[in-house]
Amino acid sequence: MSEKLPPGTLCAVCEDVATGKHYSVASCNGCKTFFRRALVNNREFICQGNKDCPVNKGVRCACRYCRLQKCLAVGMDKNSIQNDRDRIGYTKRKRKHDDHESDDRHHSEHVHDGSSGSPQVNDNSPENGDIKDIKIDLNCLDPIAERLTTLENNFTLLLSRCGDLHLYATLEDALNAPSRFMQPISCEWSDHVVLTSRDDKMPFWRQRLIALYIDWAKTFSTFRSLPYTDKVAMVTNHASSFMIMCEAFRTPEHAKSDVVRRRPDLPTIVSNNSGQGCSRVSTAFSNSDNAEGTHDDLSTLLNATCIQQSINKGILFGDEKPAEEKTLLPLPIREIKQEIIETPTTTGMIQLPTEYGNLPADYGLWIPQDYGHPTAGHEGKSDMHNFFEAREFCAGRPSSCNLNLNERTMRTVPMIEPRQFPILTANSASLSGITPVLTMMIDLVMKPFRQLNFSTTEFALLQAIMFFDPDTEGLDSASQRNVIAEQKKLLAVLFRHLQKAYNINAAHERYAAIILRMPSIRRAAAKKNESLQVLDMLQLHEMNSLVKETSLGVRPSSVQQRMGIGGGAGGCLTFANEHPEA
Amino acid sequence: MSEKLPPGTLCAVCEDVATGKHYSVASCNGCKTFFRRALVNNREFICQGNKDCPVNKGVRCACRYCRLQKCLAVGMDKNSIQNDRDRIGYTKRKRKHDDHESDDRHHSEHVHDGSSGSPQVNDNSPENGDIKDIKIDLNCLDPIAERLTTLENNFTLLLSRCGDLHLYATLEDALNAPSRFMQPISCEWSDHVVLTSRDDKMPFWRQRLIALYIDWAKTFSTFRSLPYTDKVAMVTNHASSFMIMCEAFRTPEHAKSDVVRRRPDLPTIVSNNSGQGCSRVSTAFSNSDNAEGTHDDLSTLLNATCIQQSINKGILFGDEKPAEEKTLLPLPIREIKQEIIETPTTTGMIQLPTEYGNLPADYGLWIPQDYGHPTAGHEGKSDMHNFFEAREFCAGRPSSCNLNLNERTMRTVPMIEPRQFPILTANSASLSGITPVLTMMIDLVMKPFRQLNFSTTEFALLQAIMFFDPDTEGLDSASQRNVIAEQKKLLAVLFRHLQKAYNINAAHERYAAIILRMPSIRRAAAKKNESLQVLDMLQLHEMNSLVKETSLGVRPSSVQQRMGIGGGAGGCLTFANEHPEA
DNA sequence: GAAGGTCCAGCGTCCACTAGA
DNA sequence: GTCTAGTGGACGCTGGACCTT
Ligand SMILES: [Zn+2]
Ligand SMILES: [Zn+2]
Ligand SMILES: [Zn+2]
Ligand SMILES: [Zn+2]
Repeated sequence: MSEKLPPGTLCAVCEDVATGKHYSVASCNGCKTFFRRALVNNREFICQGNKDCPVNKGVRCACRYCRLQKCLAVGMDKNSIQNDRDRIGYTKRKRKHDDHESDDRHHSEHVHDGSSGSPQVNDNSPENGDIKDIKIDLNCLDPIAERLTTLENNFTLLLSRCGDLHLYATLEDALNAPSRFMQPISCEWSDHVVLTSRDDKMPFWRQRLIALYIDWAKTFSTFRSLPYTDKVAMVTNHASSFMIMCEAFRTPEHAKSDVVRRRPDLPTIVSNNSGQGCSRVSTAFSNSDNAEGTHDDLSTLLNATCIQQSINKGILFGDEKPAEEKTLLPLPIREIKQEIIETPTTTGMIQLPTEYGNLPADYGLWIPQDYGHPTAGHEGKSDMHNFFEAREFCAGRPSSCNLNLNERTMRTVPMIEPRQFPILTANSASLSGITPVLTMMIDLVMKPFRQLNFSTTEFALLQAIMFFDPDTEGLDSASQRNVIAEQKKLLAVLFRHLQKAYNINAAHERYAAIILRMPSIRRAAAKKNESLQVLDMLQLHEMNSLVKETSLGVRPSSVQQRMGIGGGAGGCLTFANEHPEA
Repeated sequence: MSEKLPPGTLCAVCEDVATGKHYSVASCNGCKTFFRRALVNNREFICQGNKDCPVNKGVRCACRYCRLQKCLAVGMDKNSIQNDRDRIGYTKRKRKHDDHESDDRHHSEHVHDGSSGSPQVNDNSPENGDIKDIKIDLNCLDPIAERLTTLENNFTLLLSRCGDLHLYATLEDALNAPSRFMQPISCEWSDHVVLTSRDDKMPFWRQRLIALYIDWAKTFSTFRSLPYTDKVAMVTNHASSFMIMCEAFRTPEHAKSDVVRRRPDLPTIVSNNSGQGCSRVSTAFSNSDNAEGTHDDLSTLLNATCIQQSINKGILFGDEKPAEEKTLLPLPIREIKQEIIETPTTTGMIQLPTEYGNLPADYGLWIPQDYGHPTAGHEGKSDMHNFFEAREFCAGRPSSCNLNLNERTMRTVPMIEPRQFPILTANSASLSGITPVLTMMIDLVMKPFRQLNFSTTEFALLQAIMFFDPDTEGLDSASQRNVIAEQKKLLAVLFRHLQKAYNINAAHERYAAIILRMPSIRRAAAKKNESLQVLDMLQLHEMNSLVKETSLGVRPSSVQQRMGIGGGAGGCLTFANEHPEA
């Protein structure tokens, strides 16, 4: 209404500089606030003088009666005063005396609450994780952390023991089906590890992994409530990273060939065939013929060890778990632990090669040397598994982070020497023969994982935090908001979890270290996808076309489009039903 | 959808008079805006009562939790919210109060994040024990944080004011020369902003940026003590990310063309030519001819405004700095502030387009609206600059994170329409014409930066933390250890810094939020490199050969090799002396 | 014109501070 | 010195006015 707002106008009440129009009158902040408070609190002032006290910047506080009178006189409109509003927060400026939230907060804009109608029942805003809560929680896992930990263990259980794991034909099927983790688990740790026949050409474990990955995702309500395309985007975005992480987690430190050689007496659990697939710990030596030296022995031995030892060992929790956590493990974990104890072979240090089926390009790999090792972990030895894989093969370079500047030019990834095995003996210091993708995976993911000595809970949380990536390409903005919220929630859980086990400084350090793995994992995943693209372009299948359907970029080469540099991509999803030999 | 629009319908939420259907529900303006804001900013409210507070016109503001619940209950559709609709912002807004560009506008619509987000929640959870420490530290910046903050400001100072900045000819020269930041700064904020002639074909600012980047790196003793090849690796690894971050940081929220139009009276500082290069805030409108509408005006005006206003304003600290920090700023910062105050034009709120020189493909861009804004930041308004650039040009798609699945297939980045400018008028709702790289930059880096409302200190720390990337390719293992240590140290500084300004919960949340930007930045950087490769392959120059010398992969196409997927790459280094037109 | 978005004056809340008890 | 009612500058929120598609 009234026009303009002069530049250096003065307060109509006290002549101080006006900060704008307040209650219809140009006035300063002080008078504005004074007016509101006086009315809101229904104050009645008394003039000590003759009701004609001067009111100006210098003495405006001298007589409140007169000040209020003047406010009214100059036309301040009481109708412009609104009701109380909700409490607000501050993002800038930090409180000086923060401490105690002596609930007296909100001390009072309103003196005597005169029925201002503010429904504020308020006070003690406990919600926020206070230290108190944390202490209380100290003796029990955070429900979310607990759920994820159990989930992770069930994941491994199903992956390794579920004999009749249905492998979804398409992504759509996978997303629509109910999550297997939300139903009674159909198998137990005491069951045999699933096996795949030597002639099975399918990328056995990879298929299972992807299928379960989607089931895993579906356990998150936030995920379930996402629109279909966003689900696809999410699953696609994290797929490669998910797999890489699974591979990197629980991998033994290194092979001790002597042990391997020295224990052919181990009970051979695998009887039917020369053993493939030992759960997440599997051997790729489907062809022992071209293995060198002790490979035949290994091949046999691994069947026994990988099933009883490594699998149990790697999939399970180590014995060194911190007390709190150990005693609080959800049921499944306890069972696992028992099995460990009961298994005589758990003391072996055998390292297991891997396999994803018997594809020509697949091969087993011993993680060389002690690539990394516990450092800050609160967990004991390596209770990890070798879960490697490498689809592409080429005359790679030794691993390590030394000047691998040519990787990028190796485009075709020609699968050279498909049946060649990496050096497996103790002497094989370097990973010659290892693809650059694998190299990256080792250096960027596996090694750091070991150095951190991730606990299962931490691992599970990181998986989830990464899965709920707000920057997932193609996410609807509404969904993005949900994802942001979920991720934030999970981050808080992680931090709280760490606070239980470490002092504040160690906690934040570890917190950062864990989060900092993300860029590296994404990078390794991107590298992986980059290579996979080549393969994908040659073989488009079910999954691919499905993904194509549900995505926008419906070009013939849409698969490629989906493989953003950043996170994982749909590439690996195509493995579920792909493969020439299949 | 539903029919008609009743006459005196009431708001389904608060019973106020509805102004129409909003988000599928007849509602008032208030509820409409409230709903959008709550979701866009991902707010989480807490009911002080029992989640059944009344919601009506009178008390609708009393409990935001219940108000939002009711919005949802009556069916407001979150999917109707169009997140990134018009990034360009209004260009024709007619303001009531013309003149007097009231300085501190910009309150911003979006608050998002809520790192300390839900205010009412965190604000008071003082519990954390080290309040004492906080108080003690409150009065002094951590030495490292302080150094980095000063460094950042000096960086900007030299970048914008140093008239005789020597641009190293080769990377080697750059690495061997002493850091300019370790010598007395040769210029002051009161100096004129450096200018480049209109005919200068060199990527003026980019060159300066890179040169100073290396000087910046050399201020770290950890870096200086690294072997030469590792220095190269480090610098190379973070280069793209560094640039992207610089661009994203300090970018104005959006343009107000009317202001631009209305003030051709501004003192034209740029006299020689129609002005290019306005420090980090520059215009790309080197060709006003093919600009539509008001572009000519802009082109001219920007020369004046970008130099005096935005530059001073953006490069400098805002006035909103929190008191503590404000009074503790290192000298250079104080000077900056003075200048702000003394410069009459600094009060302008003009948003500036950008430029990196007058490359055909470069163009200016208005950052639209208030994308994000303070939420957890403890610093004031946007004191950012538009520091965009886009080398590649192509018929891009609107930005936003919505389904941009084709980006990856746009390989050749052919600089289509080299002289075409992005639509700048009000009609150009989206960033059509913007390269996918830019799109990623905006979505993954700039937008989040704003939402976080980074302080200069936080920004400086993140730069350093990312620079000391243990996973830098080609790092010697001894060096890697040093890098890890340095990074860890910096992370600790960051956390401590955050603890000073936030309570423990908000601190860890913000800590994570900051660290979580890393993957996104790397991703954007990778995308940038991907595109740059094409150009690099066409033009190899000085820097390139130098880089080749010092690196291992000495193939003809070595440049490409250096551009790992992960972090930044040497790509941009080649810009120092490149460019066809040069 | 309808519906989604942005702007910004103006209103309420916060909280550092300060006289006075 | 402690406690407390009161102040007012800084800022978060709101919603009517407007801009855009
Ligand atoms: Zn006054
Ligand atoms: Zn009086
Ligand atoms: Zn309403
Ligand atoms: Zn309520």
